[in-house]
Amino acid sequence: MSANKTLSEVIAETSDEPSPLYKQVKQGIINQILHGHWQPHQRVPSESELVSELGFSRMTINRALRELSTEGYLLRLQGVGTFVNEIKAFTPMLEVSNISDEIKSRGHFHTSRVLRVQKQTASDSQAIQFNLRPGSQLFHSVIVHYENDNPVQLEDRVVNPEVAPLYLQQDFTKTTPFAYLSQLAPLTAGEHTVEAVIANDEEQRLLKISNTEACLQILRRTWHQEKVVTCARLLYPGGRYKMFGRFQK
Amino acid sequence: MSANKTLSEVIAETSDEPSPLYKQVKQGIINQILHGHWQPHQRVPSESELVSELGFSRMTINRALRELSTEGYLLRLQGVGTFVNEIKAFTPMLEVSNISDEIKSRGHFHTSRVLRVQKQTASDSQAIQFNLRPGSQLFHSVIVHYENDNPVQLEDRVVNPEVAPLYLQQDFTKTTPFAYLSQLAPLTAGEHTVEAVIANDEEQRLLKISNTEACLQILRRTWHQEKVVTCARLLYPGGRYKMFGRFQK
DNA sequence: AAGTGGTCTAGACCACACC
DNA sequence: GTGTGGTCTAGACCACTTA
Repeated sequence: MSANKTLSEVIAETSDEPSPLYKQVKQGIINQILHGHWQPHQRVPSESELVSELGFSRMTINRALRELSTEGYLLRLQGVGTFVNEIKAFTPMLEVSNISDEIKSRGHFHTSRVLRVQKQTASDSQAIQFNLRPGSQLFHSVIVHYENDNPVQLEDRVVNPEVAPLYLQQDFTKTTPFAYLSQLAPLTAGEHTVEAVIANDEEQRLLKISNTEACLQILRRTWHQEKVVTCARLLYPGGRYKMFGRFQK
Repeated sequence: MSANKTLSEVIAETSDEPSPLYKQVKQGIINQILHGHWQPHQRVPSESELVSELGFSRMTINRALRELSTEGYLLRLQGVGTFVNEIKAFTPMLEVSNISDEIKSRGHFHTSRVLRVQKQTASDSQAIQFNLRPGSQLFHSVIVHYENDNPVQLEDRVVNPEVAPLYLQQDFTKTTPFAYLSQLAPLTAGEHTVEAVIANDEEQRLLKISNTEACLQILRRTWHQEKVVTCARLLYPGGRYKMFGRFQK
């Protein structure tokens, strides 16, 4: 392929089609990393070195390095230097939106059956999850969502009353917990696990599936600022539900 | 809560703890959006307006708006203006990385058994998926991955020979197809579906699971630039595998 | 003290959209 | 033409790390 080349050579080559200088610098650095000429943990030239080497202004160099840093290619430490990061894992996104909107976007109609909306005392593990004192009160809802009268999601959700004190008084046949909580306390962080499980008898009955059908289970915990808003367990019948996601670098 | 306030008032209030000017501008704008004072599709003051209103330089304003744009809060159109974006759907990320690295990072050891590596003729649907002519040749590999001798992934992969002409000659007990293809043609885009399924008899045997165990199935198609690199079907035994993802806005 | 990245400015030229 | 965002510069001051 190609022998080792300096960054300025790489940039000089790739600038057939004119593009902003900071983009040329970014692409040149990405090439050096992808071709293995610059290895992870290795130090990259400092801003002032790149200024003299490439002849661009420091702001231009700075923008290139800063953006590559937020994109995960580089790691910058004030007073220390700039380093090549570990190779990024491929991180496709799974868009998770309001189930009601999702169903409507397919041209179907969404209904829901509220099985439970009540107060309950936090178990020890729940208290830890919510970062609350043991014995605190929590809200708990269980709802089945239907797409054209077919059950597609069993939503078992525990909610932090500090964030949504009026949760129990909502009519969840008209708005979903997701929509209500999103509007009240927009999500700022979250974590979730996705796994395949076999539903128990009651769940099979509620989702109208057999005991040979796999289910997709999502456990999700979401934050607003520093507070845990809600923990949800979402169960989808395998035969009727797929998650789809796209990713673009 | 609070009556409508101008952006400069919001910024003046929140600047108890000093932070960079561009960050103050960003946070002020985010507040205006979250409090609903600035609605989606609504036009945001232009850079020059913000320069006079806030008294910061244009580069500072520009950086704030530019970053909010890449973060999805704003939409910027050259020659037109800057607008508040739709509220972002919650898009947590599912990190998908090299299975071998993943296993090693848990302190376990990874081995693999290569069941098949061969050329085959594309079916009609495969030709469409790869955007190749019907009847084109494709490469096909089937590999079982083990974590401490327990099967954790069945990888059934079809590869575009144009991208990886030497695919059949690789030793996939030493490097994984993911690692080989990543290095050869770094991913630039991808799509995938996640669903829960029951494996067939042969798959159950290979993964050493019973017919009552659910499996997580990921179908993934990845691109390098304009070319489809590979389509993979990844099957995980439900009891031994969970996908975990974090999200931070 | 020297080198690093982090930020900020005042001014400039450009491409683009709209009138 | 006017206003918009997109980019670029030369210089500046600062906070931080390392020696």
